[in-house]
Amino acid sequence: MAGEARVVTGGFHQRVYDVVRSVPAGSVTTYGDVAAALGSPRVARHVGWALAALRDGDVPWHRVINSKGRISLRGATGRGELQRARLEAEGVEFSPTGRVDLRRFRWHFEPGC
DNA sequence: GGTTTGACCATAA
DNA sequence: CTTATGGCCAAAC
Repeated sequence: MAGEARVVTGGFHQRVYDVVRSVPAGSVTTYGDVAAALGSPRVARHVGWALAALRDGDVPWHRVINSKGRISLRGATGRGELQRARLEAEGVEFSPTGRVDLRRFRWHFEPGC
């Protein structure tokens, strides 16, 4: 193959970053979606964990929220406010309850790419 | 190599 | 709306 085969076990986090990086500004996604994009919809917890290990980089972790369109961020509400500020700066609208309209801003990963 | 944990998800009350 | 519980699986200890 022409070097596109990335079946790397143990580099689970690395794949998470790659998927999140493919999310354009103005769109959001959920942990479950990212996990499903990786091939396992049950690893949603690890997606959050991978993002938790992030600090500063090219990974737009703020575009990843939970299924209810809400920001969870256990124990780190400070980043939650940062996340919302960044999303609003990118054009994502929040509901009066502080939730994002996933019906419009949810990003769809492209299959076979 | 077993135990603990965790930025989740779904369901129930 | 919130709180609690089970499940699921990889990384960290």
